[in-house]
Amino acid sequence: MASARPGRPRASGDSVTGRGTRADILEASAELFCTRGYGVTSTHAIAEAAGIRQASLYHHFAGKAPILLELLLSTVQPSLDAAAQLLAAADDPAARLWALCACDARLLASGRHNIGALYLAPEISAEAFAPFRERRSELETAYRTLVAACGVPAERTALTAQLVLALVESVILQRRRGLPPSASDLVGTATATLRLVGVPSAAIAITVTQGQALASVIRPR
Amino acid sequence: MASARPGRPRASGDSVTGRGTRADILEASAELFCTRGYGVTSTHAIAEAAGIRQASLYHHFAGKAPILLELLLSTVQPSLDAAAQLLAAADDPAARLWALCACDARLLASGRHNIGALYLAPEISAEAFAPFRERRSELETAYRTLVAACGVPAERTALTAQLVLALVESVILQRRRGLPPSASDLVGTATATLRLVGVPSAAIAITVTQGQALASVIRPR
DNA sequence: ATTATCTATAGATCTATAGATAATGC
DNA sequence: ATTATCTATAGATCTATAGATAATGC
Repeated sequence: MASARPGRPRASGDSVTGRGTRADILEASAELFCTRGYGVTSTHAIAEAAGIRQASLYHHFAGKAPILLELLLSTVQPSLDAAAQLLAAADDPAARLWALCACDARLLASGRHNIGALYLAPEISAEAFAPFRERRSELETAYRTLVAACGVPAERTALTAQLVLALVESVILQRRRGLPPSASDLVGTATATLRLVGVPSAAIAITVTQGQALASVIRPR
Repeated sequence: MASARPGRPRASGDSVTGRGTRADILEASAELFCTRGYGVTSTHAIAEAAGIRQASLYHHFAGKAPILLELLLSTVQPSLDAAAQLLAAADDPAARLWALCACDARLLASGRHNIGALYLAPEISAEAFAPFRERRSELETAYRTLVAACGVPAERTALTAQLVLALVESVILQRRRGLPPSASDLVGTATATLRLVGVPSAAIAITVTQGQALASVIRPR
């Protein structure tokens, strides 16, 4: 019995998402930022895709930057949640690393838009996005911690963690090329990271099995 | 005794690069596109950084898009040249793959600007950049060919090649984060790709040595 | 004469604000 | 009364063209 909400009705149609105007704006922005790019997307284009007039957008957001910031933060948060749980677990570090990679790869591969692509925009080095860069940096620390726990020597930890992250984020690039990774590609990607941290070939199958068990526990958050 | 060239002199100063206005424009655009982003960079900003007036830019380029296209093509070309040489060589495929990865990683890590970052802009999916996407696709084919030659099973070739490329291109992301990879990081990155294609641990050191020899032959083009 | 720049500007955006309007809620 | 939208618009860009200008080259 959700009664209609106050306010002048839209000139054209109802909420596109059915979850209100704010959600419409975020959804439309995600699509446009990912496909055309943040810089070239105007507030007018966002409003049109969201089904409202350009000026109405300012009732919900102060401009483009706060929209992108919200999208970025909501994208990195599930990864941080998964990382926190896996850092606290007592299982084999390699299995935990696998689970983190698999969760992140799945997050990047799912969702209606290729939101991970927003990480790659040069615009996020602007001051306005500092809160996102902090969270992102926490995530990198989590990867480094797990990589170190896998027994990678200290002098190679930083580089190896970067390479592991690069494999996970290759999902973003594949999606952008119109080749969304299959479920088995995602497993293959997470498994490839085990080779980087030096898990012996003979141990990989067992580690993946343990990692899958962990990942399925993490999923519901 | 290079005599001055015809044309009205600039209002402010001489060529920034000393290699002429066209080079000034490409240089300024590379810097701005990489740091601020293609979409948000105006022709006025480019001209200012190049030391000319906004309108003068159109004497050399028809707009922003042709500038980006030229930057993209000139970036991918050296990689294609290296790939062609290595595909034709008779050496161990793993050593050739190492050499290709090392050359590309070095290309991405060197140069005054992080030009590889331009690959990541969503704007390059526009029609204007189709010529670049073709070259880029040729490069991916070269990686797939070498990965297959390393003995990776056919059903895993495509994914593995993507992962290898992702490792190489992690150089771009590290540079953007203000952490330019050291020479030993570049070697470590190329070496990590050998683990993905299944080179046994015991054979890696030898393969790297062969790869280094190959890479040093390729370098002069 | 040719060339490369300049100044000036028209027309097209694009952003962000002011104020009107059409709903609900009390 | 409160809310969410609308219309209208000022002011700031931004692009791309027209035409003037100041060099070199013959």
